[in-house]
Amino acid sequence: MAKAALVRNQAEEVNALQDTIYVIGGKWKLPIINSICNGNKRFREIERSIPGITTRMLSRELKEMEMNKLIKRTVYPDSPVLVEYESTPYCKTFGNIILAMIEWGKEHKKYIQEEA
Amino acid sequence: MAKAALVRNQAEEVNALQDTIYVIGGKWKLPIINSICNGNKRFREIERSIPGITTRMLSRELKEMEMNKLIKRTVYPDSPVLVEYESTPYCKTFGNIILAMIEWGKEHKKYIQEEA
DNA sequence: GTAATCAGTATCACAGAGTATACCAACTAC
DNA sequence: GTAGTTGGTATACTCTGTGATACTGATTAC
Repeated sequence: MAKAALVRNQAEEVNALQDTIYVIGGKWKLPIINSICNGNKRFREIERSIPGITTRMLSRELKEMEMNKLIKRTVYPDSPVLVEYESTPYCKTFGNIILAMIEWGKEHKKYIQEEA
Repeated sequence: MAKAALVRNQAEEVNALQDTIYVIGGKWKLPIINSICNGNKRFREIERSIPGITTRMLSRELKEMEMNKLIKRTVYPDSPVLVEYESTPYCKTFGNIILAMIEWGKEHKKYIQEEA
């Protein structure tokens, strides 16, 4: 009985974990979300805020994330066209994950430096 | 001044985030860590607990994670050889990330179901 | 007139992540 | 004797995520 419940929860949790990995997997989605949530709105601004990303990857990921309703893209067709990206409320639900990962990365760096 | 501090923190955080993604990136590492932390010790046991994984991927990831001191592999050379995997304390530092991701996955499922 | 910025797109190319399938030797259970 | 388990390895293949480079047309700045 207790065992059955345990097994069942495990299966449910693996699935939830795999779903999450599916949605935010890859090298760039979380850094992009983080950047936009930090207030970066313009394409080049976001690009500059993420070390190593190329315009191509940023463009592709933004498109995909817009389709998945994670971000909103607004075009202001004034004389020089202006484009702005914003995070949606849904996007902000990744906050805890991102915070946990930033925390881990900082601790990891300390750990590595202590070892060396 | 305030702006400089803000920018600097942002850069530091992106780096931490990217470091973390580098370490636990890919489709399988977190599910494997989660499985072992949940008490699964034997190869086939871990394999069965993760939907979709192949023996090859599990074997490769376990080897890599053993090299990175994330897990410990112990062989008991009794009549049928017995192998056990354990998580190291270092491995357990991913706990918060995994929990946050499981949480997100569950909420996401609700969200999807409500929409449909 | 030259350079730079903006928001991207177009092509090409590659490594390696991931899949599929079969196989091994030793052992247990029926 | 046959099927199943255990802990993997071998081989072959796909595919896509990612990178590198170049380019666009409009605008602004020197």
